[in-house]
Amino acid sequence: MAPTLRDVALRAEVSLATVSRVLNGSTRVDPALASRVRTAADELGYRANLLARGLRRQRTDIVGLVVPQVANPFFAGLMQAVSRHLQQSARTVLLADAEEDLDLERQVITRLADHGVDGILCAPVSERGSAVAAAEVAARVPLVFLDRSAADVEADTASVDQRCGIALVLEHLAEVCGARPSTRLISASPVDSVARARCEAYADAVIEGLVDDAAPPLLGEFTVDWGREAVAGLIADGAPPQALVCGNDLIALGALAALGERGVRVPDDIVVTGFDDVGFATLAVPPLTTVRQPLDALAATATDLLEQRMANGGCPPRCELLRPELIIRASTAVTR
Amino acid sequence: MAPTLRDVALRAEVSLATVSRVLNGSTRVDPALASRVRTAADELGYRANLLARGLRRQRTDIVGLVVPQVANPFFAGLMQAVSRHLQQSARTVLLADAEEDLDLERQVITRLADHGVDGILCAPVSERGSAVAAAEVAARVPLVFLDRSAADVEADTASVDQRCGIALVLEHLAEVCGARPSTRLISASPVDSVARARCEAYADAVIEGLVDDAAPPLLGEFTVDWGREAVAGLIADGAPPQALVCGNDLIALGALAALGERGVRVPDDIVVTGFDDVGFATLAVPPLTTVRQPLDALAATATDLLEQRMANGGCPPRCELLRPELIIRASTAVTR
DNA sequence: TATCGTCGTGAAAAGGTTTTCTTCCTGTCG
DNA sequence: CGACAGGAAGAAAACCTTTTCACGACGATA
Repeated sequence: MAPTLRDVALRAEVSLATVSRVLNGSTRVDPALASRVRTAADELGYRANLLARGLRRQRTDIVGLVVPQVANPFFAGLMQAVSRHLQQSARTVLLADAEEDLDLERQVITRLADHGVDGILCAPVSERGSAVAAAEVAARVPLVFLDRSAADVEADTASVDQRCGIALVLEHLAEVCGARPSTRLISASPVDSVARARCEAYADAVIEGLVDDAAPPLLGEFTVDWGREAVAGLIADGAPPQALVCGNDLIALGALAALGERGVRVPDDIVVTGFDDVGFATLAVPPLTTVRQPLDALAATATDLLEQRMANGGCPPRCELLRPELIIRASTAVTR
Repeated sequence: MAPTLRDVALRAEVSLATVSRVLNGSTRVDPALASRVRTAADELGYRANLLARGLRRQRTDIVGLVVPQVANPFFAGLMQAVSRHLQQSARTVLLADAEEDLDLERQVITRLADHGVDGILCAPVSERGSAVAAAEVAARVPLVFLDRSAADVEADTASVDQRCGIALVLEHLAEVCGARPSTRLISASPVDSVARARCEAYADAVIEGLVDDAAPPLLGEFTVDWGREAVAGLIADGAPPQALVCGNDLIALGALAALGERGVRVPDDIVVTGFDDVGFATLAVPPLTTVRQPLDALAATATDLLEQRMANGGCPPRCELLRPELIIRASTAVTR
């Protein structure tokens, strides 16, 4: 049904090879023939079959982007940033959502490889759980970790210095609340590399005595609901700390809502911080102090790493670490 | 490099055809051969080349999903719902983001078609602007409009009854604010079909005298920033209405923030409604009264329509209209 | 003028599958 | 005991491009 190269060749009365050459501009061809080909192609509404092209060229100009959860605005933002960067290098982006599900992630990522993508950018769902799937795929296709990474997989990584981010938060808290403020961490179980890094950084800071937290961290998921739930438990137990350090903005937003419902005033009664600086952080009441991840730089770095990997596969994997930035808003604006 | 069907055939000492048959289970083959093939395939780590398969079969089992903006949580949710439904029919979903950009949308959607997707679900950026691209693609590939639609394009459509949604809102306002309350619409320019439908429904309700709104609607974009800006202007002009009817939740969230910053109390001083019921609507202060779109039903309907279209192409296009639901929260909880 | 190099074009192979068609073998029925 | 039906496996075509290779013509140089 759809016109093929052959149809164009027939109509323009040239060979298939010539049509291909005209349309791809690979070699010089007689201008007269060229224009004949072009009009023929236009008249037929010819469109190259990308499957056939990919098969022949062994290259599709597609890169896949796998995120753990589109519904998380941080990843939605990341997707957008990455898409933008890849568009510039004339590549098609294939977005894929793992929905925080290991099986689905494996399916999705191997499927991408099977479809012959030239490279994959991946923020794995779990540091350990995603490792085998990631390793398998990385053996077939250039793969770069983005934001999160998987354990024991030799691959380039572009991520943000979580330790630095946590340090920025805690130093800020020490500043506004006084030395060694009592704090509590509400975050996600350290299944993914980012959650782990944040937990560890926080734990280390506690050991170093930067803040005071005798209680164990409250670990659930990176969701609004978990933020709500954690705060509900915390308030029910009584004796809340001076500051709530939330593992990401979603948790913080949930926490703020739960505190508000219970009549606990922020920042007067308790101070709250987030992590990521998603768009809604400014809308929270009060607006959320948080750590902004350099989305654009992250995307740029990851795509750069991937481009280089696709160009010359041999070189040893590199890890790029970007510095985040503290964004101070009203949720920590105590007046002492 | 990657092992091919040929390699498997060589190792199992059978023909290519047999390997293909075993791996696809299309015909009965001798169990002994079958197991030889299977072990050979396993040992080599064989993976079918989906490009080649698609080329030969003229079918890829992929459907594309094009949304106008992933960063809009409504569409993020829609993507998730659709993905889930399509996964069940053993299809791969290709997510694509048009970033509210007509050129990009055209590129993305034609690229999907070029890649041989079996069908496309699309929420077009603009009712008129997307029409030509949509029509072109619809001529090549089964296409179903989802949520939004494009003008004068013959295609199945699964959408939500916006008129009904607006009616629910306005009736509710009349109930809580008294008959013919003074209202003002803040929404997006009627570029896309949904924005237009909401505007028209509102305008009609004004004409019918359900609410009282002499001033022209404030039309910008479906964004938080526009909500903020519109309220800023509104307050600066003085004489705000009793109720703000926002075209979607993002606008409403922006409006709530702006009102809060200016010390205008919601719902006491002014009442605010949204549309979509995105996750963050419950987190707003106060929680937002809004119209919930039946995301799951929408996804189910759209995928059904697409499946049928892909099965028997001939039948005339159908339009399915789903009913939304009013979710009443504190932003309209006036006590009179 | 003869030869070499260059440039532009067509023929054909290759890329990896699926599927039709052919062939061969076995088993059954007449 | 022979012929035919039926099932299973292999050979080859087809899907649509790109790209290598070969070929012929032309211009330039010796």
